Amino acid sequence: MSREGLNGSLGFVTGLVYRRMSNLLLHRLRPYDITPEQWSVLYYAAQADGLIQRELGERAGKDKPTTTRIVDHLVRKGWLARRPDQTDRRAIWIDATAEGRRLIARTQPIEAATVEDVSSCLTAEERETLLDLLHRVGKHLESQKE
Amino acid sequence: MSREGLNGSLGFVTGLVYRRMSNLLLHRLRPYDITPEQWSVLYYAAQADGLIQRELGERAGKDKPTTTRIVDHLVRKGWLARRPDQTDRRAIWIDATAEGRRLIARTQPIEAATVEDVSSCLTAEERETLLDLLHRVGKHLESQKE
DNA sequence: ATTATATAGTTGTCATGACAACTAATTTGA
DNA sequence: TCAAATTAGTTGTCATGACAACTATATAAT
Repeated sequence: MSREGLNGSLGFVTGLVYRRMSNLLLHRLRPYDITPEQWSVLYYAAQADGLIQRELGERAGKDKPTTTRIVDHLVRKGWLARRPDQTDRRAIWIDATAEGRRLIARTQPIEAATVEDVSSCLTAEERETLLDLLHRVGKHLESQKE
Repeated sequence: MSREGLNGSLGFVTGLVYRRMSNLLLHRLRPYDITPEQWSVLYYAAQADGLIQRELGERAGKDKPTTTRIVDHLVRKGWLARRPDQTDRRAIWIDATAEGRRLIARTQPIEAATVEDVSSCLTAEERETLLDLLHRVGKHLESQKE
Protein backbone atom coordinates (compact mmCIF):
# COMPACT_ATOMS: atom_id res chain seq x y z
CA MET A 1 0.00 0.00 0.00
CA SER A 2 1.74 3.12 -1.20
CA ARG A 3 1.18 6.56 0.22
CA GLU A 4 1.21 8.48 -3.04
CA GLY A 5 -1.71 10.44 -4.48
CA LEU A 6 -5.11 9.28 -3.37
CA ASN A 7 -3.57 6.38 -1.48
CA GLY A 8 -2.32 8.96 0.94
CA SER A 9 -5.79 10.42 1.32
CA LEU A 10 -7.44 9.88 4.67
CA GLY A 11 -10.71 8.83 3.06
CA PHE A 12 -9.08 6.23 0.88
CA VAL A 13 -7.06 4.62 3.66
CA THR A 14 -9.90 4.68 6.15
CA GLY A 15 -12.17 2.95 3.64
CA LEU A 16 -9.57 0.35 2.82
CA VAL A 17 -8.84 -0.46 6.45
CA TYR A 18 -12.53 -0.59 7.28
CA ARG A 19 -13.34 -2.95 4.42
CA ARG A 20 -10.47 -5.27 5.25
CA MET A 21 -11.31 -5.42 8.94
CA SER A 22 -14.96 -5.93 8.22
CA ASN A 23 -14.14 -8.68 5.77
CA LEU A 24 -11.87 -10.47 8.20
CA LEU A 25 -14.62 -10.47 10.81
CA LEU A 26 -17.17 -11.56 8.21
CA HIS A 27 -15.09 -14.65 7.52
CA ARG A 28 -14.59 -15.48 11.14
CA LEU A 29 -18.28 -15.08 11.88
CA ARG A 30 -19.33 -17.16 8.88
CA PRO A 31 -19.79 -20.34 10.95
CA TYR A 32 -22.36 -18.46 13.01
CA ASP A 33 -24.30 -17.20 10.00
CA ILE A 34 -24.11 -13.56 11.02
CA THR A 35 -22.52 -10.51 9.37
CA PRO A 36 -20.47 -7.90 11.23
CA GLU A 37 -23.25 -5.33 10.86
CA GLN A 38 -25.89 -7.74 12.10
CA TRP A 39 -23.54 -8.67 14.89
CA SER A 40 -23.21 -5.08 16.09
CA VAL A 41 -26.98 -4.60 16.11
CA LEU A 42 -27.52 -7.84 18.00
CA TYR A 43 -24.73 -6.86 20.37
CA TYR A 44 -26.44 -3.59 21.30
CA ALA A 45 -29.77 -5.34 21.68
CA ALA A 46 -28.19 -7.93 23.98
CA GLN A 47 -26.51 -5.16 25.97
CA ALA A 48 -29.85 -3.49 26.59
CA ASP A 49 -32.74 -4.92 28.50
CA GLY A 50 -35.20 -4.21 25.73
CA LEU A 51 -35.19 -0.95 23.76
CA ILE A 52 -37.06 0.81 21.02
CA GLN A 53 -35.98 0.07 17.44
CA ARG A 54 -35.01 3.70 16.83
CA GLU A 55 -32.77 3.69 19.87
CA LEU A 56 -31.17 0.43 18.78
CA GLY A 57 -30.42 1.85 15.36
CA GLU A 58 -28.92 4.98 16.88
CA ARG A 59 -26.65 3.04 19.19
CA ALA A 60 -25.48 0.79 16.37
CA GLY A 61 -24.98 3.79 14.08
CA LYS A 62 -27.56 2.69 11.51
CA ASP A 63 -30.22 4.78 9.80
CA LYS A 64 -33.89 3.82 9.92
CA PRO A 65 -34.18 1.70 6.76
CA THR A 66 -30.96 -0.15 7.52
CA THR A 67 -32.12 -0.81 11.08
CA THR A 68 -35.45 -2.15 9.85
CA ARG A 69 -33.77 -4.58 7.49
CA ILE A 70 -31.09 -5.78 9.85
CA VAL A 71 -33.68 -6.32 12.58
CA ASP A 72 -35.77 -8.23 10.01
CA HIS A 73 -32.86 -10.58 9.46
CA LEU A 74 -32.20 -11.05 13.14
CA VAL A 75 -35.86 -11.68 13.91
CA ARG A 76 -36.06 -14.23 11.10
CA LYS A 77 -33.08 -16.01 12.60
CA GLY A 78 -34.69 -16.02 16.02
CA TRP A 79 -32.16 -13.77 17.73
CA LEU A 80 -34.39 -10.73 18.16
CA ALA A 81 -38.09 -10.35 18.93
CA ARG A 82 -40.36 -7.40 18.13
CA ARG A 83 -43.01 -6.34 20.62
CA PRO A 84 -45.43 -3.39 20.34
CA ASP A 85 -45.02 -0.49 22.73
CA GLN A 86 -48.04 -0.21 25.04
CA THR A 87 -48.19 3.57 25.19
CA ASP A 88 -46.76 4.72 21.84
CA ARG A 89 -48.25 2.75 18.99
CA ARG A 90 -45.64 4.05 16.56
CA ALA A 91 -42.83 2.43 18.47
CA ILE A 92 -41.58 -1.14 18.41
CA TRP A 93 -39.78 -2.70 21.30
CA ILE A 94 -36.84 -4.97 20.54
CA ASP A 95 -35.60 -7.77 22.76
CA ALA A 96 -32.69 -10.10 22.24
CA THR A 97 -33.87 -13.68 22.64
CA ALA A 98 -32.05 -16.20 24.81
CA GLU A 99 -30.64 -17.66 21.58
CA GLY A 100 -29.48 -14.20 20.52
CA ARG A 101 -27.78 -13.60 23.83
CA ARG A 102 -26.08 -16.98 23.65
CA LEU A 103 -24.80 -16.17 20.18
CA ILE A 104 -23.34 -12.88 21.34
CA ALA A 105 -21.76 -14.55 24.36
CA ARG A 106 -20.16 -17.17 22.13
CA THR A 107 -18.97 -14.74 19.44
CA GLN A 108 -17.85 -11.79 21.46
CA PRO A 109 -14.41 -13.37 21.95
CA ILE A 110 -14.15 -13.60 18.16
CA GLU A 111 -14.85 -9.91 17.72
CA ALA A 112 -12.36 -9.05 20.43
CA ALA A 113 -9.70 -11.36 19.01
CA THR A 114 -10.16 -9.87 15.57
CA VAL A 115 -9.65 -6.32 16.79
CA GLU A 116 -6.66 -7.62 18.72
CA ASP A 117 -5.20 -9.33 15.65
CA VAL A 118 -5.82 -6.35 13.44
CA SER A 119 -4.05 -3.99 15.77
CA SER A 120 -1.33 -6.40 16.82
CA CYS A 121 1.05 -4.44 14.60
CA LEU A 122 0.69 -1.47 16.94
CA THR A 123 1.92 -0.89 20.48
CA ALA A 124 -0.68 -0.40 23.20
CA GLU A 125 0.05 3.30 23.14
CA GLU A 126 -0.34 3.49 19.39
CA ARG A 127 -3.71 1.72 19.56
CA GLU A 128 -4.86 4.27 22.11
CA THR A 129 -3.67 7.06 19.87
CA LEU A 130 -5.37 5.61 16.80
CA LEU A 131 -8.69 5.21 18.62
CA ASP A 132 -8.41 8.68 20.06
CA LEU A 133 -7.66 10.31 16.71
CA LEU A 134 -10.47 8.40 14.98
CA HIS A 135 -12.91 9.35 17.72
CA ARG A 136 -11.98 12.98 17.42
CA VAL A 137 -12.39 12.94 13.64
CA GLY A 138 -15.68 11.07 14.01
CA LYS A 139 -16.98 13.55 16.52
CA HIS A 140 -15.85 16.42 14.33
CA LEU A 141 -17.72 14.87 11.40
CA GLU A 142 -20.92 14.59 13.41
CA SER A 143 -21.40 18.33 13.27
CA GLN A 144 -19.96 18.78 9.76
CA LYS A 145 -23.09 18.64 7.61
CA GLU A 146 -21.60 20.08 4.41
CA MET B 1 -19.80 9.39 20.23
CA SER B 2 -19.01 7.47 23.37
CA ARG B 3 -16.09 5.12 23.78
CA GLU B 4 -17.85 2.42 25.69
CA GLY B 5 -18.37 -1.14 24.54
CA LEU B 6 -18.40 -1.63 20.81
CA ASN B 7 -18.13 2.11 20.26
CA GLY B 8 -14.59 1.78 21.49
CA SER B 9 -13.89 -0.98 19.01
CA LEU B 10 -11.52 -0.13 16.20
CA GLY B 11 -13.79 -1.66 13.59
CA PHE B 12 -16.80 0.27 14.72
CA VAL B 13 -15.08 3.64 14.80
CA THR B 14 -13.26 3.10 11.52
CA GLY B 15 -16.52 2.24 9.82
CA LEU B 16 -18.31 5.22 11.28
CA VAL B 17 -15.58 7.65 10.28
CA TYR B 18 -15.35 6.16 6.82
CA ARG B 19 -19.10 6.38 6.22
CA ARG B 20 -19.28 9.94 7.43
CA MET B 21 -16.34 11.08 5.33
CA SER B 22 -17.63 9.29 2.30
CA ASN B 23 -21.05 10.82 2.78
CA LEU B 24 -19.68 14.31 3.12
CA LEU B 25 -17.78 13.92 -0.12
CA LEU B 26 -20.85 12.40 -1.78
CA HIS B 27 -22.80 15.54 -1.01
CA ARG B 28 -20.13 17.87 -2.20
CA LEU B 29 -19.71 15.94 -5.44
CA ARG B 30 -23.46 15.77 -6.07
CA PRO B 31 -23.43 18.76 -8.46
CA TYR B 32 -21.00 16.81 -10.61
CA ASP B 33 -23.08 13.65 -10.70
CA ILE B 34 -20.30 11.39 -9.46
CA THR B 35 -19.93 9.28 -6.31
CA PRO B 36 -16.75 9.11 -4.21
CA GLU B 37 -16.01 5.58 -5.42
CA GLN B 38 -16.53 6.51 -9.05
CA TRP B 39 -14.39 9.55 -8.42
CA SER B 40 -11.47 7.48 -7.16
CA VAL B 41 -11.61 5.17 -10.16
CA LEU B 42 -11.78 8.10 -12.57
CA TYR B 43 -8.96 9.75 -10.67
CA TYR B 44 -6.64 6.79 -11.16
CA ALA B 45 -7.62 6.52 -14.81
CA ALA B 46 -6.86 10.22 -15.30
CA GLN B 47 -3.52 9.81 -13.50
CA ALA B 48 -2.50 7.06 -15.89
CA ASP B 49 -1.96 7.39 -19.59
CA GLY B 50 -4.20 4.47 -20.39
CA LEU B 51 -4.16 1.25 -18.40
CA ILE B 52 -5.76 -2.15 -18.31
CA GLN B 53 -9.04 -2.49 -16.40
CA ARG B 54 -7.54 -4.96 -13.93
CA GLU B 55 -4.73 -2.58 -13.13
CA LEU B 56 -7.19 0.28 -12.68
CA GLY B 57 -9.23 -1.77 -10.25
CA GLU B 58 -6.15 -2.72 -8.29
CA ARG B 59 -4.97 0.84 -7.97
CA ALA B 60 -8.41 2.01 -6.86
CA GLY B 61 -8.69 -0.89 -4.44
CA LYS B 62 -11.73 -2.45 -6.12
CA ASP B 63 -12.37 -6.10 -6.94
CA LYS B 64 -13.19 -7.23 -10.46
CA PRO B 65 -16.98 -7.05 -10.40
CA THR B 66 -16.97 -3.67 -8.69
CA THR B 67 -14.46 -2.36 -11.20
CA THR B 68 -16.55 -3.59 -14.12
CA ARG B 69 -19.64 -1.83 -12.79
CA ILE B 70 -17.99 1.44 -11.87
CA VAL B 71 -16.25 1.57 -15.24
CA ASP B 72 -19.65 0.89 -16.85
CA HIS B 73 -21.04 3.97 -15.13
CA LEU B 74 -18.11 6.14 -16.07
CA VAL B 75 -18.19 5.02 -19.68
CA ARG B 76 -21.91 5.73 -19.87
CA LYS B 77 -21.26 9.22 -18.59
CA GLY B 78 -18.55 9.76 -21.17
CA TRP B 79 -15.65 10.05 -18.74
CA LEU B 80 -13.92 6.78 -19.59
CA ALA B 81 -13.48 4.87 -22.85
CA ARG B 82 -12.85 1.16 -23.32
CA ARG B 83 -10.49 -0.04 -26.01
CA PRO B 84 -9.44 -3.62 -26.82
CA ASP B 85 -5.86 -4.63 -26.16
CA GLN B 86 -4.07 -5.45 -29.41
CA THR B 87 -1.98 -8.33 -28.09
CA ASP B 88 -4.03 -9.80 -25.25
CA ARG B 89 -7.61 -10.29 -26.29
CA ARG B 90 -8.75 -10.88 -22.71
CA ALA B 91 -7.67 -7.42 -21.63
CA ILE B 92 -9.48 -4.11 -21.99
CA TRP B 93 -7.66 -0.83 -22.11
CA ILE B 94 -9.17 2.10 -20.23
CA ASP B 95 -8.61 5.76 -21.09
CA ALA B 96 -9.98 8.82 -19.35
CA THR B 97 -11.64 11.07 -21.92
CA ALA B 98 -10.93 14.80 -22.15
CA GLU B 99 -14.26 15.32 -20.37
CA GLY B 100 -13.22 12.90 -17.67
CA ARG B 101 -9.92 14.65 -17.14
CA ARG B 102 -11.65 18.01 -16.99
CA LEU B 103 -14.02 16.68 -14.34
CA ILE B 104 -11.15 15.42 -12.21
CA ALA B 105 -9.29 18.71 -12.62
CA ARG B 106 -12.38 20.65 -11.50
CA THR B 107 -13.26 18.33 -8.59
CA GLN B 108 -9.85 17.50 -7.19
CA PRO B 109 -9.89 20.69 -5.07
CA ILE B 110 -13.17 19.48 -3.58
CA GLU B 111 -11.68 16.15 -2.56
CA ALA B 112 -8.66 17.87 -1.08
CA ALA B 113 -10.79 20.44 0.76
CA THR B 114 -12.95 17.69 2.19
CA VAL B 115 -9.99 15.77 3.58
CA GLU B 116 -8.71 19.07 4.92
CA ASP B 117 -12.05 19.90 6.58
CA VAL B 118 -12.40 16.44 8.00
CA SER B 119 -8.99 16.51 9.62
CA SER B 120 -9.08 20.17 10.60
CA CYS B 121 -9.66 19.03 14.17
CA LEU B 122 -6.17 17.54 14.21
CA THR B 123 -2.74 19.14 14.21
CA ALA B 124 -0.46 18.51 11.25
CA GLU B 125 1.49 16.07 13.35
CA GLU B 126 -1.62 14.22 14.43
CA ARG B 127 -2.76 13.88 10.81
CA GLU B 128 0.58 12.38 9.95
CA THR B 129 0.29 9.99 12.87
CA LEU B 130 -3.25 8.98 11.93
CA LEU B 131 -2.30 8.28 8.32
CA ASP B 132 0.77 6.37 9.43
CA LEU B 133 -1.13 4.19 11.90
CA LEU B 134 -3.89 3.48 9.38
CA HIS B 135 -1.36 2.59 6.72
CA ARG B 136 0.37 0.22 9.06
CA VAL B 137 -2.88 -1.46 10.03
CA GLY B 138 -3.91 -1.62 6.39
CA LYS B 139 -0.64 -3.20 5.37
CA HIS B 140 -0.87 -5.62 8.28
CA LEU B 141 -4.36 -6.60 7.12
CA GLU B 142 -3.17 -7.26 3.58
CA SER B 143 -1.41 -10.39 4.71
CA GLN B 144 -3.98 -11.39 7.36
CA LYS B 145 -6.22 -13.75 5.45
CA GLU B 146 -8.04 -15.32 8.39
C1' DA C 1 -60.31 21.47 18.75
C1' DT C 2 -58.14 21.44 14.59
C1' DT C 3 -54.35 21.95 11.78
C1' DA C 4 -49.46 21.61 11.30
C1' DT C 5 -45.38 19.34 12.51
C1' DA C 6 -42.60 15.83 14.30
C1' DT C 7 -41.60 10.99 15.16
C1' DA C 8 -41.36 5.71 14.33
C1' DG C 9 -41.21 2.62 11.11
C1' DT C 10 -41.56 0.51 6.21
C1' DT C 11 -40.71 0.16 1.34
C1' DG C 12 -38.47 1.09 -3.09
C1' DT C 13 -34.38 2.46 -5.76
C1' DC C 14 -29.66 2.88 -6.57
C1' DA C 15 -24.40 2.27 -5.72
C1' DT C 16 -21.04 -0.45 -3.58
C1' DG C 17 -18.76 -4.59 -2.01
C1' DA C 18 -18.33 -9.72 -1.17
C1' DC C 19 -18.81 -13.83 -3.37
C1' DA C 20 -19.58 -17.52 -6.71
C1' DA C 21 -20.15 -19.01 -11.23
C1' DC C 22 -19.30 -18.21 -15.68
C1' DT C 23 -16.85 -17.17 -20.64
C1' DA C 24 -12.97 -16.47 -23.23
C1' DA C 25 -8.25 -16.12 -23.89
C1' DT C 26 -3.53 -17.09 -22.48
C1' DT C 27 0.23 -19.49 -20.22
C1' DT C 28 2.26 -23.67 -17.98
C1' DG C 29 4.05 -27.91 -17.83
C1' DA C 30 4.03 -32.86 -18.43
C1' DT D 1 1.55 -30.57 -28.33
C1' DC D 2 -2.19 -30.50 -25.58
C1' DA D 3 -4.57 -30.74 -21.18
C1' DA D 4 -4.50 -28.08 -16.94
C1' DA D 5 -4.15 -23.99 -14.65
C1' DT D 6 -4.18 -19.01 -14.75
C1' DT D 7 -5.84 -14.54 -16.06
C1' DA D 8 -9.28 -10.79 -17.62
C1' DG D 9 -13.61 -9.65 -17.55
C1' DT D 10 -18.88 -10.23 -16.92
C1' DT D 11 -23.10 -11.46 -14.59
C1' DG D 12 -26.09 -12.81 -10.75
C1' DT D 13 -27.19 -12.72 -5.77
C1' DC D 14 -27.13 -10.89 -1.33
C1' DA D 15 -26.15 -7.33 2.55
C1' DT D 16 -25.39 -2.68 3.54
C1' DG D 17 -25.99 2.25 3.23
C1' DA D 18 -27.93 6.66 1.26
C1' DC D 19 -32.01 8.63 -0.03
C1' DA D 20 -36.86 9.68 -0.94
C1' DA D 21 -41.52 8.71 -0.39
C1' DC D 22 -44.78 6.75 2.23
C1' DT D 23 -48.14 5.29 6.49
C1' DA D 24 -49.49 5.80 10.99
C1' DT D 25 -49.31 7.88 15.29
C1' DA D 26 -48.22 11.49 18.53
C1' DT D 27 -47.19 16.25 19.84
C1' DA D 28 -47.27 21.32 19.18
C1' DA D 29 -49.22 25.63 17.72
C1' DT D 30 -52.80 28.60 16.89
